Amino acid sequence: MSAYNEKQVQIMEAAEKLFADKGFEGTSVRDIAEGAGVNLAMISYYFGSKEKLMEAMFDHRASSSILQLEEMVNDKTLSPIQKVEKLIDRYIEKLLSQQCFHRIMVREQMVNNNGFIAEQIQQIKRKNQGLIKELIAQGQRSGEFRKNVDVSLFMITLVGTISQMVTTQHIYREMNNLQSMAEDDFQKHIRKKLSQHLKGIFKATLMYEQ
Amino acid sequence: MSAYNEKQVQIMEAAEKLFADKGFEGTSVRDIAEGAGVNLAMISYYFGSKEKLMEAMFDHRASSSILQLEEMVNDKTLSPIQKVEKLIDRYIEKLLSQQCFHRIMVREQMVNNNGFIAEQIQQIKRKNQGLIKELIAQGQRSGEFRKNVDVSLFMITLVGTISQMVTTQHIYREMNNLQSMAEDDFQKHIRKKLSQHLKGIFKATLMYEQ
Amino acid sequence: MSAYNEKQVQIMEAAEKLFADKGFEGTSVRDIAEGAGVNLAMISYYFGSKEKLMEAMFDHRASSSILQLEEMVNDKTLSPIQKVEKLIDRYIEKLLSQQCFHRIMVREQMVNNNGFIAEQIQQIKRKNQGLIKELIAQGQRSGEFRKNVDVSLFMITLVGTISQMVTTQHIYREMNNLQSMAEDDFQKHIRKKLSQHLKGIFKATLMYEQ
Amino acid sequence: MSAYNEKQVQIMEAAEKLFADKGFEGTSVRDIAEGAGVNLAMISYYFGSKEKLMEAMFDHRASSSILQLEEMVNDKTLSPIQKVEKLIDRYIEKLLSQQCFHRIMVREQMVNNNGFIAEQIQQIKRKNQGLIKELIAQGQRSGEFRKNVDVSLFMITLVGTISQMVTTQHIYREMNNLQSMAEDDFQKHIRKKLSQHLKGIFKATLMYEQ
DNA sequence: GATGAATGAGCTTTCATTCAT
DNA sequence: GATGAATGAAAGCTCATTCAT
Repeated sequence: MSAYNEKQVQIMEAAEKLFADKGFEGTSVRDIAEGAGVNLAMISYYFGSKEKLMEAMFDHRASSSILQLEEMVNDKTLSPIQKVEKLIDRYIEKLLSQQCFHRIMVREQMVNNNGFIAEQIQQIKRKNQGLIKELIAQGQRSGEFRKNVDVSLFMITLVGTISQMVTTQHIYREMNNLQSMAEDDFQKHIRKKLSQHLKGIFKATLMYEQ
Repeated sequence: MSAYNEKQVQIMEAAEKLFADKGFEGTSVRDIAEGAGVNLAMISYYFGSKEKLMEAMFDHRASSSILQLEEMVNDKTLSPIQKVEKLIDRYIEKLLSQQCFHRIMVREQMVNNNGFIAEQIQQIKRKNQGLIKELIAQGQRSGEFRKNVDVSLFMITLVGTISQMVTTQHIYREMNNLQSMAEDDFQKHIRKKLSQHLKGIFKATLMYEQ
Repeated sequence: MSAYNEKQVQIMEAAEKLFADKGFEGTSVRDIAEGAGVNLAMISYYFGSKEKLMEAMFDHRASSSILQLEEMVNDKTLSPIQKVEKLIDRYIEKLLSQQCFHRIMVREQMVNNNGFIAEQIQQIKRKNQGLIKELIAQGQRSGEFRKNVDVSLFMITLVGTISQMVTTQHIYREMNNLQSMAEDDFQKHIRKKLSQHLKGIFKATLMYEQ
Repeated sequence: MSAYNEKQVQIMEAAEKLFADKGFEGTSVRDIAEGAGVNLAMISYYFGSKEKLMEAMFDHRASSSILQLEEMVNDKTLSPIQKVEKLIDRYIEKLLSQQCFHRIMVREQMVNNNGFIAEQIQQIKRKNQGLIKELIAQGQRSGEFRKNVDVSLFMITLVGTISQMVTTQHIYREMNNLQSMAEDDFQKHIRKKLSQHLKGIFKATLMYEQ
C-alpha cells in the first residue's frame, strides 16, 4: 500500500523523533541508524542522502495527515459554528498526535530557505486557509458571524496557540503543578483545555453577542 | 556600561542572526566569524566556545529585554483592562523588535536539554506569569474580569499568536498579497494587526459582556 | 589470531615508532596516518581517539611480551644463579627487541597521571618483582645467595642499566668509536656487552665469594 | 651575578617543573605563564620562543650543576676507591636534587634530533667520561682495580640505576610499603639506599677480591 | 540487496606567536 | 618595558557519503 517498505518507515520514524528533539543539523546519520536499528549505509542506500530522508519523511507524514476539510466545509448538516468547533478539534488532534512532526515543521518554517519542504508547507497552508475562508463566509452569509474577520489572524492564533502548547508543554506542566500526572492523562488534559479555550475565544470573537 | 566590548557585541549579533536563520547546530563558528568580520580564533578567545557564545548572547539579550512588568502591574493610574492592553503591546513590541532572538528561543524551548538556556527561559516565564496572574486578579477583584480565567492558557495564546506571526510572517505576507509593501511598513502593519486582534480576543474573553 | 586486523596493526606500529621518537604529545594523528599510509579518519574509526590508540598499542605490545617468568622460576633443572643469568638475558632481549615500546614506557612512567597505562605498567612490575623475589629466596635457601639482598634495588639496576643503554645508545656508540659498525652488529654487540656486564655485577654482589 | 633576571628565573623554574611533569610538547606556553604567574606574552618577549626558553632553562641548570670532577680526580689525598665512592655520591646528589631537570634530560636524550640540547648533553657526558676513565686508570695503575673494566658500561649502570629510581620512585615507594613516609624522609631514604647499593656493586666488580 | 570499510571535507578548539599601544 | 588583543596554523575529531564485495 505505502510507497515505503518496512525498513524505510522504521528509519523515517527514528529520524522524525531525532529531528524533533535535536534538529536536523543536530542529528547525525549515525544517530538515526542507531535509533532505527539499521546499518549506517542503509540510509544513503534507501534515501540517497540525509536531506532526501528528511523530505521523504516530510512527504510521508504530510500526505498521511492532511486535514479532510473539504467534506466538512461542504457538510450541509452542520452549522457554521459547529464547523468551526470541529475545525478546532481537528487541528488540536492533528498537532498533538503528531508532535514530533509538528516540532520539525515549526523549525523548518523559520528557516529562510526556499527548499522543497518550505514549499510543501506553504502549499498546505494556502489550501487550508482557502477552505477556512469559505467556512467563515458561510457563517457571515447566514448572519451568525461578524463581517470584519481576518481569517489569516485567526489561523495564526489557532495554530500558534496549539504550537506554543506543543513546544512548551513541559513548562505548562510544571507551572500548573501537573508533574505527577501520567503522560497519557496529561496529553488528554491539554487537549481538553485547549479545546475549551480556543472554542471560547472563537465563539466570543467570531460571533455576535447573543 | 555594557559588560561586553564592541567586538564581543559584534560577534554576538552576527551569531544571533545566524542561529536564528540556521539554528545553533547549523551554524559553524566559521560562519559567525565571517558574519562578524572577525578572526575565527576570536570567538574562542572571547567566549571560550560556541556554546558559551550562545549563552553570552542569550544573557545579553535576555537581560536587556526583560519586560518591566512590576511597575505596570502596580501602577495605580491604569485600569486592569488598560494594563492588559499595555501588556499585549509590550509583548508584541518585544517579540517583533527581537525577532532573531525570539526565533532562537522558540528553537531552544523545543530541545529537551536542561542546560543553562532552558533554565533561563523557564525562570523568565515563571516570573512573568506570576505578575500577570496578579494583574488578572486585580481585574477579578474589581469585578471587571471573569472569575474562571486560566492565565497559563492566555499566556500561551498571547505568546503563541505573536510567535506564529514572527516565524511564519513570509507566509502571512504572501497570503495577504503584501509582497509589494516595504519591509518597515510591513513590520508596522503586522504590529498594528496583532495589537487589534489580540486586544479583541482578550477583551471578548476576559471581560463580562457589557 | 590477533584481536587486531592488519590495518590496525599497521597503524599501531607506525604510532609506536612515532611516539617513541617524538612522544605522545609531539606526535599528531596526521603524522601517524601518514606514517601508516592510511587515511586520517581511519585512526578515529578504528581506535576512537589518539588516546585509545595509545592504549591499544600498549595492550598489544604488553600482552605479547610478558616475560614468561613463572615456569623459569619453578624450573627444577636450573640452579638459582643460572636462573638469574637467564633472567638477565630475557630482560636484555625484551627491552632491546622492543626499543620503541620501551622508550614509550620510560616516558609514560615519568608522567604523574594515574591513567590506564600507568596502571598497566605497575601491575606488570608488581608481578615480575614478586616472582623475582621468589627466585632470590631460592638462592638464599640453598645457601648460594647472600641474605640481605634488596630485590627492588637489583631490579632497578637491571632495568635501569638496560634502559639507559637503550635510550642513550647513540652516545655509547660514539664514545666507543663504533659508528662504522653496521646497525645489526651494533645491536648484537650491546646485547653481549650488557649480558656480560650485568651477569658480572649480579654474580659479584648476589653470591658469596667463592 | 646571573645572566637572567628574577622574572626570567621564575619562568624557567615554572617551565622546568611542567616540562618534567608533562613533557615539552605536553606543556603549553599558557601553562608556563600561569605557573610562573606572569603575562603570557612575556615568555616570547623574554626568550623569543618556547624552544628558546627550553634551551635557556637547560643552559641555566646545566651550567649551575656541572660535577666538579677535575679537582676530585686530581686530589692526591684520596685513594681511587674513595674517589669512586665520592663520585657515586655526587651523581646521586646531583640527580636527586634536580629531579625535574633530570627527567627532562631523560626525555630529551631519547629524541633523535640533533638540536642544541642533545649536543649539550653529549658534550657533558664526553667530558665526564674522560675524567672517570682517568680515575679508573689511577686505580688500575695502583693495582687496586681490575684491568678489564668497561668505563662506559659502568657509567651506564651508575646513571641508569639512579635515573630509574628517579623516574619510577613512586613505584618503588609503593612496592616497599613506604607510602606513609614523609616525602623528605623518603628522599633521604632512597639516597642512602642507592649509595649503599651502588658502592657495593662498584666495589665488588671494580676491585679484586680481598 | 545489503553492509563493513573507508574517506575527503569539515567541524570546534588550542596553539605559539606577534602586534599595537 | 610590558601587555591585552589578535591571529594563522594546526590540532583532534566527526561528518555524510561512497565503495568493494
